[in-house]
Amino acid sequence: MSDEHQEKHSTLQDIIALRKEKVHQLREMGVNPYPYSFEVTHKSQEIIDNYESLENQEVSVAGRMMSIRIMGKASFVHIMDGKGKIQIYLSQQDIGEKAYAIFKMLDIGDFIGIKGRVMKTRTGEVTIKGESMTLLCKNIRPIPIVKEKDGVLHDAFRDKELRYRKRYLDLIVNPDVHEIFIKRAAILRWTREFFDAREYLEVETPILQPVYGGANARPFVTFYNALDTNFYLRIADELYLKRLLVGGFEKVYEISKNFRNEGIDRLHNPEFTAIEFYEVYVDYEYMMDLVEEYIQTIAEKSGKMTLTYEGHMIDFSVPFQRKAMFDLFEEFLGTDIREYEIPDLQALYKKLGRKVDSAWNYGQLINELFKECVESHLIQPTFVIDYPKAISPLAKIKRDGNERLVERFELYIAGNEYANAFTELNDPLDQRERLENQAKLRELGDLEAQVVDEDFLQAMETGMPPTGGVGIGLDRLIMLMTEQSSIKDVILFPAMRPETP
RNA sequence: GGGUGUGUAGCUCAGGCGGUAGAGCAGCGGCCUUUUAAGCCGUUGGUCGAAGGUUCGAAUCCUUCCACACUCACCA
Repeated sequence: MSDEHQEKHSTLQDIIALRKEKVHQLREMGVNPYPYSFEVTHKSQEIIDNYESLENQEVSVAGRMMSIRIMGKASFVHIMDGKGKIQIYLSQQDIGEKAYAIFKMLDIGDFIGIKGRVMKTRTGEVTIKGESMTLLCKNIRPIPIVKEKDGVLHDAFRDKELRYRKRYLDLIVNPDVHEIFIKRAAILRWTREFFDAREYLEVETPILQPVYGGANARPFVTFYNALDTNFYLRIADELYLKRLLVGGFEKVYEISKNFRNEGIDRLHNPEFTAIEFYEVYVDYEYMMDLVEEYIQTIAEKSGKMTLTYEGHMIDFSVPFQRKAMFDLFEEFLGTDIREYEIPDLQALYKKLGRKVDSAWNYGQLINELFKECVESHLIQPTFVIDYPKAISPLAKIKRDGNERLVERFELYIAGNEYANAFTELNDPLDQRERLENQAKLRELGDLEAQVVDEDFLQAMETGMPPTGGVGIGLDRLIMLMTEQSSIKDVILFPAMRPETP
């Protein structure tokens, strides 16, 4: 900058205006603020890790400037690349007067490329002694400045709303956030490896569905102009995966984004990622073994065979417990409610001093009771098995002849549900009856009851072999493995109310 | 939807017995060739979430609204 008058403002808008002016000035000086490419030979972390062999070698690095310390004719900056940070030393003597003048026009947040030689400063920090500097991207909108000393962050960027709304800033400034999403990607990769290795076929089924099904939830509705009809964003992919088994595939899985038009909280995001997998000729016992193996594989690869989650020590290394739902009721209620009907359950609610909605059906009463009285006790990985038929319209009746129960399990860890699975119902007559019962519940006001999918029923009539099937909430599994207590912290762009200025 | 809390400069936060705002960092102008929360001197910057109300006077008190966080409910 020349003999310009002193700028007197520093609101955000002023800073942006000033930086736009710098872009203009740089262009006039023959510097392209937005060039096309830059040759990188090393990542920051590689240089730090391999200092001995790289000392005094020429390297070329690129990254975003995260701090600048100008001391007259020499300066230190830290740049951050995808693998970490490294310090750069730049002096007017080494890079020349013009380049140094350009450097002094730059700001924290700019991307630069550096060619130079690896050295250590007198305090021992691995540093690149720059021999040339290239501006790679001029920042216009300033980033939060976070400083750190002895591992303690100062002025950390912690405002959760801003972090979620402006995730790119969160990622720039909070390196541990990077780690979570790298771990997320790894877990998804290990998941695919696990099923691919077992000859499961990865498939993709419709996200826009003319009839939604496969779970109890309210959907998002959208209007399809060309077909002049409503479509639904899927709440689950179950009914489509089963059609594929009818079609002759024997093992399929899909990692599916599902959408449920419900509340947002620590454990729920309206769009979330689940895996469902189905294998023919096996039952829920087999699937329990497979799920256990899967969870243990992910835990092992994550280096978390034991971990602390929500204050609980969780141990994945021992065999998971398997407990029947009504045994658990007996254990935690002290009452055998196997034969209870609606009035008995209502009486029990009263006795327990719990609020009860007189409109609740059997399934709702059982679900509530389980959530209230049992769930929070299930800390170590536990398969809850043998659910009432009334709350499991897609599961097969117990083979022992007990018509009230189905072959179903859910996996609980740290009081939360992680998996839901059945010996899949493949009797087309029974399936039709159960979905029709669900439809009746809908008419009675249960907005989450399932709807009848006629094409699905026709597929069942065509014949689906005996099958075991499982759904697992992957976001929650990722939360567990990264020890995060909010689903928002494992979803890059969690759902937020749109900003209204 | 209920409860609790938060919302003040770009970021992190003070202030809050009512007298229309402060700090650090960032920014801007200087000095500075091994610094690292660099330092030193100087300096700009705010419709105190929004709208009403009480008052001579509101960031501060009251009401409503908005957003977010935590939590309960809902959601297997």
